Amino acid sequence: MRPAVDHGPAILKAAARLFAEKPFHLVRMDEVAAHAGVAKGTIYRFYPDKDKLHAAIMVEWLTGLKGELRALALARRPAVARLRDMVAKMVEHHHARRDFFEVMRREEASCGVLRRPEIRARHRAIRRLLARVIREGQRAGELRVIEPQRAAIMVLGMVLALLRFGDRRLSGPQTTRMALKVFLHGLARGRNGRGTDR
Amino acid sequence: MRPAVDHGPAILKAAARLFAEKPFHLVRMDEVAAHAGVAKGTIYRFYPDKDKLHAAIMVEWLTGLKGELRALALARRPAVARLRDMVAKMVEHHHARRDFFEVMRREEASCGVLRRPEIRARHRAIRRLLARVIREGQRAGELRVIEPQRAAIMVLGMVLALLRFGDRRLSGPQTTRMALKVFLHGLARGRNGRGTDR
Amino acid sequence: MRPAVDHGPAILKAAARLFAEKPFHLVRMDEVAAHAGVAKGTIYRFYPDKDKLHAAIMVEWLTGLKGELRALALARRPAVARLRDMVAKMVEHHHARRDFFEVMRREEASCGVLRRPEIRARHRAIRRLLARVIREGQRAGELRVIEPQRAAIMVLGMVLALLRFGDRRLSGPQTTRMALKVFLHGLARGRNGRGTDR
Amino acid sequence: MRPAVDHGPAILKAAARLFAEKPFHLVRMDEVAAHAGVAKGTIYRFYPDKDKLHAAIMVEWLTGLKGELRALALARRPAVARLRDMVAKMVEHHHARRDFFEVMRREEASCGVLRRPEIRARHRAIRRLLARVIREGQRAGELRVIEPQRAAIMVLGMVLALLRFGDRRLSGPQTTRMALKVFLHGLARGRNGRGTDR
DNA sequence: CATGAATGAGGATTCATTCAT
DNA sequence: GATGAATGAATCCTCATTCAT
Repeated sequence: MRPAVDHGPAILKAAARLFAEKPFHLVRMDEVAAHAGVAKGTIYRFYPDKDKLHAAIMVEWLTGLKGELRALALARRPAVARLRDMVAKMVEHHHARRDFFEVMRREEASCGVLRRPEIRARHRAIRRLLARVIREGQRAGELRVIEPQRAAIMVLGMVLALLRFGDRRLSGPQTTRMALKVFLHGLARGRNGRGTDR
Repeated sequence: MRPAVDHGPAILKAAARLFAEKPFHLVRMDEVAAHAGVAKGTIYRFYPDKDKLHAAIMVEWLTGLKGELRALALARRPAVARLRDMVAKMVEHHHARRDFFEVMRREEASCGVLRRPEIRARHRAIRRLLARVIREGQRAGELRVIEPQRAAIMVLGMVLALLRFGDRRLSGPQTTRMALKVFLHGLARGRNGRGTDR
Repeated sequence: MRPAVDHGPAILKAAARLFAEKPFHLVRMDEVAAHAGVAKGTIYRFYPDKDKLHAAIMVEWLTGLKGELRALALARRPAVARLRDMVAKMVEHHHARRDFFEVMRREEASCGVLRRPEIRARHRAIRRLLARVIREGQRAGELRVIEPQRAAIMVLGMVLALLRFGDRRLSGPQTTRMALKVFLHGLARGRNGRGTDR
Repeated sequence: MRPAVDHGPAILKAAARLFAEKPFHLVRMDEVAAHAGVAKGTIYRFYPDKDKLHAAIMVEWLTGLKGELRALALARRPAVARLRDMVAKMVEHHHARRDFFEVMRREEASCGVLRRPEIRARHRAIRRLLARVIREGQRAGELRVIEPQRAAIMVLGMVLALLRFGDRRLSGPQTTRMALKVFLHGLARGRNGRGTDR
């Protein structure tokens, strides 16, 4: 028998690349195979069909991210600091595995995919981790009180939008800083809702 | 001869409904025709192909929204008030034409579609309108200085995320208020989040 | 829209021809389409898949045959005469629609197909018609008493085998006569095989 | 070195089992290997391809049966007795190696397979053995004169049909007796179909 | 103009067969 | 000899698009 190299990751990577650059229906299994350097049939030994392959990309990404975010969310640090770490981690993940991120971001918007329970659950888990940190920040008096789930949704929305449309010249840390600045302090001048700004 | 009913809108509406509820490749032209109450061939008299039909949904929505936002953006009011109006208008559009909005939101995330110049241009136009109001707010001292394009992206991201994941019990005005609150004032407590903080 | 010619029969005929000449897995849908003079897609408007197309051939044949046999089985004639008519009809059907017959005969042998209830039922119906006539012949004293279902199976087996392997020089009526001769009188010489019989 | 177990028979048996229960194109080589307890590659050391494996089942069966029938056909007994023995042997073979028999019976009906000369020849050999005994019976005055090849075909058809459709409660000897009774004496009542015959 | 039957290119998936270990 | 991972040709079926009526 053959050496038993695990082609799974190579296939996933090739698929992520292609799914990131075009819509699902324009990605051909032939292409994925060619990019992964395996025969078409081999893909099916690892992923039962095109749909599962697509989902696997997101599961892979979300699983990794969730693990890292969990560690950060549970750290013994002030909530705001943890929030910063989490956002930084998301941005970093974006840079490290841009294709996986891209697929996720695209499909996060797509209802079809969120119907998959394995994705939905992981997605929700991430929102919950954020919400939890926000809630703790509120209890500690670090953050103003806004329904935490919704606050989590907003910060996620901001970060993802920035990563998508923010121009390329913006470094990762800059992106993180900018998102947090707005999220934490808002744009308003003046009494900033209260207090003199200085 | 027949009065020649214009089937265009009915087709567009049916298509929006279907594209909103499933991914592009799962929407069948047969289905669209059936939902629109016309024969399949008729669709092609109005939209040259499936892709164009899909794009037309977004063009339609963006065109309408852009027009309304432009009016609000140019109004003689303080920038913050105009911002509020624009966000409110987006939320309202979401409620009024949920399917069109949904298709747009989904595809806004999708690179494939933004390659279409007609969409890309309208999309950018909306970001620019927001950026312009933000810039004016900054000049007027109403808003803190952050690169306005990026600020626009962030507020859009927040609003869209809220509309997508925010729970159903949140009314339109509440959504608007919440998004603006965070966007303008942020979540940080204390002297505007920086200051001495102690 | 197109003239609405019913392509169903042409497709069925072409398919029968091909399924008669080679095993299921060697018949290509392309081939069927070409022989039927339609595009591949058209086949699927009439028969949902290859399997159903295959089954339809047998259903068609059995339905026709069953109808004709029923009429003969219920006629007001002596049982033996009706038996003769029925066998003659089967032989005639074989000659008239040799391909359909061939497919049926082949698949009659195949367990896979008899699992289909629509085929199984028609098949059984034919056996029952024969069995019924045999039973009536037994009651009328025309035929000796043997479990009628089994007798029906045997006469069918004989006829089908003859049609399959009997040489081509044997005409239809000759085939009928020969099968009935053996079925009715057997091959044994002498006192009817045993006893004085009277 | 290894004693080199001969996997051939195990493979053949497993294949017979599967080919007996479903059509050729639904039997997977994987399955055969699994049932035979060998790796897929091993099958190919014994049988060059799927088709040959399939044929080998029938060759195996026919070869064994032919040998036994030949002995019975050449025995120094009255033709009718030999006929009885031969039918009994076929029925017995059916019970002993049901799967092999089943494959044969199925494919006996299938033209595709009879094109194989090795099968065709053995098949014909069996018909000839039967025909030969029948001819001898006719010469000895034990049997009425009917073209012996055709008579052989008919008795085979009857027996196979009975084995296929006859109900399970019928024992082997009962099946033999019933087939021979009909074949030898027919179903007709009265003067054995002729009485004085003149 | 509208229709919807027909088309056939296109693509996902299967599975017999090979061959490096 | 045995293994079973890898291969990729082969084939079913779909569905956007066309066009005769």
